[in-house]
Amino acid sequence: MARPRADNYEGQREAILKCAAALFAQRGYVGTSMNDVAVACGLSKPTLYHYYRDKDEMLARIAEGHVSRLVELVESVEADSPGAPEARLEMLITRFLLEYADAQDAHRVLTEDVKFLPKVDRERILNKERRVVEAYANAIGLLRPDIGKAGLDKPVAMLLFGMVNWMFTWLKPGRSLTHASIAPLVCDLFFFGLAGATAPASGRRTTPTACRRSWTSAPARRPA
Amino acid sequence: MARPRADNYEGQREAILKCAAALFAQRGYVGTSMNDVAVACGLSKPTLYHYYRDKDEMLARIAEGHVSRLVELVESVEADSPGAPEARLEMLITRFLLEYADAQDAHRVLTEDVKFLPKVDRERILNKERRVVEAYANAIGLLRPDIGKAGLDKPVAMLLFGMVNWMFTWLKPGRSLTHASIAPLVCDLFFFGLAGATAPASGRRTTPTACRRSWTSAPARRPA
DNA sequence: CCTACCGATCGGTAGG
DNA sequence: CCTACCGATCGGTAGG
Repeated sequence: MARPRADNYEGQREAILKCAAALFAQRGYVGTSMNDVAVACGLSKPTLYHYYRDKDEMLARIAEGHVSRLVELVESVEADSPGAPEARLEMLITRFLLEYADAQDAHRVLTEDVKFLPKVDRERILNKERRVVEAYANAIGLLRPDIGKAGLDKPVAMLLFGMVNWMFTWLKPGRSLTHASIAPLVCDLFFFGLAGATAPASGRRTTPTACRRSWTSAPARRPA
Repeated sequence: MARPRADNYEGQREAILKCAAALFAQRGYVGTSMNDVAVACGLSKPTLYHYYRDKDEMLARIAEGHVSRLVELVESVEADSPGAPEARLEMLITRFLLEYADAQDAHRVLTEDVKFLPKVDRERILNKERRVVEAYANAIGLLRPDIGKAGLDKPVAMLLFGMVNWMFTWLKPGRSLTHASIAPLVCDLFFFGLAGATAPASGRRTTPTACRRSWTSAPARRPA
């Protein structure tokens, strides 16, 4: 008889990770026991330890797998569309939203549970996140050099990430509104907002309400 | 000797809550032990239980206290400025950001740890959150009736909350960029974005990239 | 307000 | 002698 050799080892590993991600997202990493994971997977706890060294390794794989796919997305868009920065950023936003739709559990885990990892793993994952933020900040700096020069490209990128990343708290699967269907609205809000935003050094920061143009008038193309 | 009678009971309660909120925000609710809280407060664990029935009560007080202040903010703005919806919404955003600046721990706890509360407490807090969302959605519906009629006023409100609520992940205290100084940028991004956003029923949702106007041209006032 | 504990459950691993 | 697991239980620590 031929030796079966680790049957579907990689398949099992992936199945366990999907399962663990769902539980971590629901009950939190610390609030989920290895026994919970085992039961949900239909496996014994010792079997879990055959596939993963410990609980932390599961967490690290879930978070890093997700952020790695985001980095790949960033790099593929950078490679594919050397052209207009606006089209590139819009493609980035839309692809991110499609990715998020299929990775909601992993995304919540990345957001809320990475803090429980040992420093080495945490830093490795944070560095990949920084890589993603930088890509967005660069695109924003190209669209609005004044904002970039004022050092506000990253803050604006983070505000954009806020719109998109916060969606996991309220956009539930199975409803009519989906990640894909809301993408154009997100892009509209952001691109029109970015085009209209006042330059930081124009002095209006000290008197936020007094200086706003009426929203019913056409937004300024760009300040000064 | 006169009995001191509950000295500074309420003061101690508040001090413990501040302390606990900082720990919960840092290590998570489940990841924080009552002993951690006791040590950080400079109290014994049994003393903690003199001020709070159990760990859940601390969590509930932190989260509900924060969201209650947000509801009060909403109601005070509704009472004070019966006038222009845009000015009211801008005031709401700015006051929220100022509140967030002083309640970053509580805000993180509200965001990440309410799920660990018993259903009764959780629902009570969620209802207050819904009250806040509705106020924002109403203001947005007044500014863009077409978006309101399409049922997108709440989604747009949630996108706005995303920008603002996500800030706790990246805006660290002690830097030059503060909640107050970024408020005008947030308002600009949102109001110009809202003014330019295409109406949902205009058909562009099926072809997101093809239909966008160039961001360099002036945004449309409003669709059709 | 402390030391000393409890019932239970944690993450991880023994023998078979 | 290997990989792939099971039932049972380890030493420590959680909330109370």
